[in-house]
Amino acid sequence: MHTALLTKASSSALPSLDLNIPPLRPYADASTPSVGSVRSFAKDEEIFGEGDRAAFVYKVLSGVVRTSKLLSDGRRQIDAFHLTGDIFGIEAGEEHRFCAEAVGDCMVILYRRTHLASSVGKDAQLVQDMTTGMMRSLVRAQNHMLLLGRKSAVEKIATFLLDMAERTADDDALDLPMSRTDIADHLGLTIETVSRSFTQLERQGIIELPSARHVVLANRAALERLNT
Amino acid sequence: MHTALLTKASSSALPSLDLNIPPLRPYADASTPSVGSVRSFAKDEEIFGEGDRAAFVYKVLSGVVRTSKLLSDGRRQIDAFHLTGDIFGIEAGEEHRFCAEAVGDCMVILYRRTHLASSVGKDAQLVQDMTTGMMRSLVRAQNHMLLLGRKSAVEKIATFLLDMAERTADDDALDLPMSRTDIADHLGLTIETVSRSFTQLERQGIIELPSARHVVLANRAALERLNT
DNA sequence: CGGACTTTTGAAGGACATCAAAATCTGTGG
DNA sequence: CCACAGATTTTGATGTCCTTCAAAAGTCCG
Repeated sequence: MHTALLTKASSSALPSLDLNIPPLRPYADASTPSVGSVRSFAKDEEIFGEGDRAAFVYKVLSGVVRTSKLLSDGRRQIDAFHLTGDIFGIEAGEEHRFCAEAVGDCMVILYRRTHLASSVGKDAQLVQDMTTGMMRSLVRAQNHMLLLGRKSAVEKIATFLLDMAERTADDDALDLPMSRTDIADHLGLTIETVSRSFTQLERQGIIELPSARHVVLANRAALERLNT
Repeated sequence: MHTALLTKASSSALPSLDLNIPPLRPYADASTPSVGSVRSFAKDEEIFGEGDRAAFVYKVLSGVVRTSKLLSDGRRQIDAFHLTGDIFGIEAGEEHRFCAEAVGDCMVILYRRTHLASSVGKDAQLVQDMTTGMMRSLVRAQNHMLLLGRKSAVEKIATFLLDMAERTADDDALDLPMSRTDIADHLGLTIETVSRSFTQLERQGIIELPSARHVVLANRAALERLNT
């Protein structure tokens, strides 16, 4: 029975080697296997801290989560914002190397790591999700290194807006769930520079800012040009 | 036999879920399974280009490889240097999103990707290596984002030196295989700033520079302090 | 309406980039 | 072994993008 399950897993594609990311992000829904437990977090509440024992892997059901690292003097780098359906908190070692916090009120599902490791094959979809999540994190991190290392402030904002739009928006209107401080710590800037870059893009007619957190991509082509 | 191999694999830890990085990096040696073919590359020779079909996964047998991304105007970000034993070129999609070049003369082993995907279980060690390689890349990328986004030039150099020392050196002497240009493009700086930062660390007695590419970590504690 | 928080704007400063040139290293051929 | 040409690295002078410090404007929610 043990071997049978494993054989079944390998007959389609062994999780660890199916490196192809499915074209559509799997939606978080009620049909998610019951191996996980659901928790909700209030705005700015900590989901796990840097150095915490990594007992779970997490998936966002609703809301937005940020994962970040801190230097001893308080400088912060947000490595990613996780939207609905995104998996976060996958770790190689025993402890979390990031902290995770709720950007706004949110719900997440927790999968116990030991459970994952010991009952392989019981939920091939979940295992696939983990691999996909890891691969997706890697791709995002690699693109983000180019942004952090080599792009100007305005280019960073342009890339960020296009990415958020792609992940959340159907049209060219976009609601930013996070503060300027969060954006700054994600892009390696200060809040003032973030604000000034938004203003500059607005003055150039590339975006509209009906309110601070509502962005309209008025000239997507110009944004794409800043993204190259 | 097929199932037997899989069972064997799972008895210790199934590749896709054993996220723990083995404490010691596996050494590249002659006993590496024969499924790969070996190629050598001259200094600065391209191993694969951005956009190339990702037909292989690679492992460094000797020398150093850099993987990098380019912006349209030539700005470059080196995401990682790969030393002996490191795996690189793992992709989620059909094509390489980086280019890979030999930093100096080097040898790499190529594993055909289709071969990996279709003959799973034939080489559990290799499968484990792939997963480990992916996980290791993710960890490195995440640490590097903090460096790129939030560290000063001197802090970047300090972190870089400590990392290289950890990966290559037994004692406090260190031979840098790459140029100042490569270091600059890895750390998001210019060659002039890299050079000035080296000089500053030397003046402070934290490192010694008998020659440009030979570094002695004279005061490791001070370096660690810059690394926090 | 009022107070706290977030965002924007302004002025000044600093860290890193750019431009330029000197110094050093590397390899090759005499 | 030395000379020399090219490449790499270092150093200097200046410029600029982003940060820092400060304050005004806008937003949220009781």
